[in-house]
Amino acid sequence: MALPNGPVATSSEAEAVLFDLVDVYDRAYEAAAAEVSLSSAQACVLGRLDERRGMGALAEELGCDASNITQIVVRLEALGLVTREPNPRDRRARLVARTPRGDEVNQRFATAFTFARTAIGRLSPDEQDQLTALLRKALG
Amino acid sequence: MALPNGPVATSSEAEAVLFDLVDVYDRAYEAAAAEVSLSSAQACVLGRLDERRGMGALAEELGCDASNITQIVVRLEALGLVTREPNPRDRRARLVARTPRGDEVNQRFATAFTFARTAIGRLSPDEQDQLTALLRKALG
DNA sequence: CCTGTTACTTGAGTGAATCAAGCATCATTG
DNA sequence: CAATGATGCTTGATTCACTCAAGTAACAGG
Repeated sequence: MALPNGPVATSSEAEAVLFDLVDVYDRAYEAAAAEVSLSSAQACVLGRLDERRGMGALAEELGCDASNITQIVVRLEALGLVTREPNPRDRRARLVARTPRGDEVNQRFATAFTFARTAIGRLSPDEQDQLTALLRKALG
Repeated sequence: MALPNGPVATSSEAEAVLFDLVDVYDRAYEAAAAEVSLSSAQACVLGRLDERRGMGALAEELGCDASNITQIVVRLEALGLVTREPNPRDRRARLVARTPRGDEVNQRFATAFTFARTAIGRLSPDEQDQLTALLRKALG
């Protein structure tokens, strides 16, 4: 997603800031992924492999088709960042796991994605709590 | 972007909520676009045509290549939602404008994209101001 | 076993995005 | 005023994300 998601016609200021936040966040995420030569989707999947897990679990968590995950994982595998081992308990299934290089790249990505950290860091601890509470309420 | 952008390893709660917000926002945007049979990118471009403007202006504002805009606008044109008139002042340039049908679809999209409105609406006016201030500060 | 479900892959198709080239037009300036 | 270069946009080629429909293998229950 290079194109931003909004604004339609921001009626309130809060809405406009919300849009700004989302836009900047998304771009920062993509830029951080690019720094380690990954797409957003690849970085996302790689980041969810702190423990090995099945393709189906990934698809469900990420809310997309299983075949989409297959492709992304195949690419990550080709890059040497993950492995797909057979699941001994179920030979239909595959267990995806990060390789050491995958760990390293994921770590570098996490370091490069400073946006959320930095943004939150601009707030005092009290303000952070306020923000958390407000966003929770807004999210319903 | 069906896959969410995050979380890497959310250290603070505020970061986690931030990620949640971005994820829900992006999905809501895409869903609203889908309701009027548009992609996010198409809805985005359509939404920026309150006045007619050149391709280059769009590309610059949206931070992407001009050829990307060309493609999206071509599709919107094929759907009868925009026109590309020649610019009388500069015959290299084209002026993109929404058609009446484009206006209508854009309006329906804006109505369908309730997320930001609804989220903000869950806050009192005071809270809205607080949130705006906090996000502004966080954005730096 | 047989049946149905599950887990994943494959294939086809669309769209977004980027890059490199190309074309026409404008704008400068020697 | 003609040559030069910059602009504004399009085309073509490629890659990736995404979805849907089908397919294959393996599990699980009767």
